Amino acid sequence: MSGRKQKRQIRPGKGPEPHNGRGMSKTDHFPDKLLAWFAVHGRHDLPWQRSPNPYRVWISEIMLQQTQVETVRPYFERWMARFPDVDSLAGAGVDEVLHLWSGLGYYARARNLHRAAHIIRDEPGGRFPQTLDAVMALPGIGRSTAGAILALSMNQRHAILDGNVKRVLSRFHAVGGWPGKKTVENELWSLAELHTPTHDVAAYTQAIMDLGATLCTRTRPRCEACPLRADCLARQAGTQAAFPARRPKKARPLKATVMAIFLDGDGKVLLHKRPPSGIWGGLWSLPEFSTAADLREHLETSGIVDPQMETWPVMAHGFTHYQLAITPTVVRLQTLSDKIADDRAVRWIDPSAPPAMGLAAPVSKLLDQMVQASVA
DNA sequence: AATACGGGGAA
DNA sequence: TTCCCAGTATT
Repeated sequence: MSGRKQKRQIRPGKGPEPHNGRGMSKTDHFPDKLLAWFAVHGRHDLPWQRSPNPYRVWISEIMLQQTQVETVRPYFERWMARFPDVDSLAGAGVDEVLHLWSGLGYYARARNLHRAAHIIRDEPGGRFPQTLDAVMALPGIGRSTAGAILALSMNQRHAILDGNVKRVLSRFHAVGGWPGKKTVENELWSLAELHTPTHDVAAYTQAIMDLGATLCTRTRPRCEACPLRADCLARQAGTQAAFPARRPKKARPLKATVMAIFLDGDGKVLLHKRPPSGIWGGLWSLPEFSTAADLREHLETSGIVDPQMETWPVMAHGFTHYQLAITPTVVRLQTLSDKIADDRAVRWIDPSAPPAMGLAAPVSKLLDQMVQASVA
């Protein structure tokens, strides 16, 4: 990348220029107003705010990436009781680390904490790294988390840009475009740096996160209580709901599957338990085949002769990442010997009285349809 | 049911 | 570099 002549005229979305709009005057009142508000209304009693050393802040930030404050609190306390510092974490087995994490999900993050603890301990000096680049070099820590750790625990001047801050800044400056886009994210980073004060960085960092978490919320922001309301461009235009722009919904790839509804003579339906990971992990579902031909082949292989099959209209099911077209196919098994025995992973259930088991959503729908069809 | 979340790894 | 994904909570 040699030619970087295009400075920064990339302004996705519309709205006034952020840098000379209101709220970006020569003296920036943004941090002062925020700090004054924080002194009165901010949270000052969170567990990780007591002796906020880099280790404690680090652990709290990773936990808070995925879980809200009240849920994190007990996890954090248990963690600190068992792993009060980097050495105790590095000295533990990964299984115990995962055990203390269990319930929080995203286990890769716990593994990264463990790996990073080893790296820090084995560093010459064995101290927590003190520069942004060195902190970012640790697994599981990116720019925002690194900035938060150094700002909150050492009052170093670094900007942060977590989800709360993105929301506050994109509203305040009416920055359009989805923050997941690199150009938009860069714009927000430069605004975050512009507002970050040279004094009280730790308080400021907590303040802007608190504002996003308590007032400048995704839905129904409480603008009337916001210390920044006078200069907030979104507030002035009444367009708070438009920021930050949502991820553009991309055309999701279409996948197709055949779900077999095996019906025995008693009107019971065959379900099987899905593997613990992947789509519908651990839930009960109908047997799936990629095509109707596959289903027929499977039946032949199983020695089921001349099965009575009935294809239902395609049912669409939307996932975050793709669209699934389900072709339900009823297969009536004719003889008792066709019936597959119950098993830990296979069960015959009465569709009109499904037992308390985790069912994939479209499976519940299909079972309902079964009942409707048999009544009609 | 759709979406947000920060970072890692794939493309 | 950019895109896509994970696993849960929230709306």
